[in-house]
Amino acid sequence: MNGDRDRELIQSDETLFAIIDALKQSDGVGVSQVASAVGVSKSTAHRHLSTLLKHQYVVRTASGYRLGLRFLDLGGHVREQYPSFADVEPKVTELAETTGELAQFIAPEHGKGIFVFRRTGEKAVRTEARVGKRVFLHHTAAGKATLAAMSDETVSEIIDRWGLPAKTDATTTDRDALFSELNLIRDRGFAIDADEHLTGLWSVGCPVMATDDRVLGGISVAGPRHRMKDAGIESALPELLQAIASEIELNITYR
Amino acid sequence: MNGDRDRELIQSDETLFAIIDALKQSDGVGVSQVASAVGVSKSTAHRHLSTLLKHQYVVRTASGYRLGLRFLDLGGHVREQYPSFADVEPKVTELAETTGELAQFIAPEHGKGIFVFRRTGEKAVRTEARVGKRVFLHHTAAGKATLAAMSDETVSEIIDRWGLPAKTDATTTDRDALFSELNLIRDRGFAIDADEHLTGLWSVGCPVMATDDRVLGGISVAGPRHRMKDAGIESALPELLQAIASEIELNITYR
DNA sequence: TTCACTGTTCCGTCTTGCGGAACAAATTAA
DNA sequence: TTAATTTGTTCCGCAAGACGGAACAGTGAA
Repeated sequence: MNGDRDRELIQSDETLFAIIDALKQSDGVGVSQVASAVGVSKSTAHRHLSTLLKHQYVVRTASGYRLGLRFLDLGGHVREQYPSFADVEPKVTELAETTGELAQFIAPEHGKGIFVFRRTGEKAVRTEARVGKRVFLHHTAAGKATLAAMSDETVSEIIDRWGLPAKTDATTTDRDALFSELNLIRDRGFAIDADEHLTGLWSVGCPVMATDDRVLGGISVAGPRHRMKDAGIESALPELLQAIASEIELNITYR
Repeated sequence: MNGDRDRELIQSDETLFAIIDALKQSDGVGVSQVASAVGVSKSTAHRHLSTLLKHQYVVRTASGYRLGLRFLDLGGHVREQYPSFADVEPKVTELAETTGELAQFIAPEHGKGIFVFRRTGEKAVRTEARVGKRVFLHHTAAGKATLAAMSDETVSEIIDRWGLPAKTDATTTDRDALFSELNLIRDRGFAIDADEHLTGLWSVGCPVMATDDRVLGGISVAGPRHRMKDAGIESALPELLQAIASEIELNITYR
């Protein structure tokens, strides 16, 4: 098919990933459905699934194959293997309890943002995001704060790779507009997202730096517009966030 | 090597899993180290790693390859795909806050127990376990409660598969002793783990049933021996646990 | 019962994953 | 600085083995 520069990849792995993706799309599917979804023969799908089953990456239920809890193990391991994250988690909890709203920590990877920690306070809104979810960095306050902590060159590479798609009407989709917003964020030290991710949801975010002066990710608080305004989205909340970010950075440095 | 009954498996997948495992063992390794750890040539390791990288399952850092946060995504997805788990999480939190101790929920899979939810209360001990960790079911109170909710036949299969290794001096390692203990648990409705998982750590667990009368997993509270005794490990705590388990089951039924 | 659908096993073909070697790039030694 | 050693990457030829298709075996519905 595309016969020249895939010599450096392994096609069996790619079909394996396609199968994992198919299982992720719809839980409880049979061999035949997987085969047709991925575009391989039944026997191929069957062999891949048997291998996955042997290594306990999937389980068989009455309704078919599903991804197994082994992925929870790998996910937990990955989160634990970044030593700095251990200092972030309690602070996210503290932030959620202090504000009563939704507190989150997003880490950048492959140019996107991944929700690493999420804690809901008393009155926090229930959004659909869950730990591990990948979002565009320019869609959230924590993500924009993270971008602002990177060099323009790095940000450019990210934009080239993923573009600047809109999520709501308020999302920044213009390259120059984003860069000037990032400069503003660099000046004042925090980012604001007003309806840019979900309409009605506002959030404040600020970056958390690692010891090597590279950005670890962004921490944020999110809530409905009126409550965020009342809580001081331009002054009190940013100060609280920056204080917490500093504490995290200190803990990382002197751990 | 073992040349007859591996026709139903895919060896590329197996080396892929071996590579993932090698990456899990030690963070930040290079192509050569991976190759020698897994026992394949450099070129093979390189191609697998390139494929993993393309699909964002790994990241490259200065120190080498590491597993990426994509596994956090899959882990979160898996936990979310079991609809009943959504009813379990808040109750684990409630349990941790009420008791101030460590509350956990373990689900069985492939004959082992996986920590699905973990919440630490105010005075909770800090153990090494993390979400996703796999443990022998007979090592914990929640696990034994889960076993007790299964048929003897199923339990037998699990013992045949994994054995009954000891974790501490107090671990039940005898098959008959375990079965009679399971009968006791079935009678009184809860399981106790006294030093069987970690010396000094006691816990109470009870099963949580799904609507189809199969066991969903076990919920437990753990703490240091003296505090657990004071809190009524034989009466007050089991009652609390059973109440919470019933609430979960009701929520699942009428969701 | 038959039918239509599953999941599983077998087999022959030829794709393609494999190791080894050559190369390039980076790090260390001298 | 150069030399030496180790790293990551690319190329190539071969045969291991992944592939699709067909035959088989369960399972449930009509």
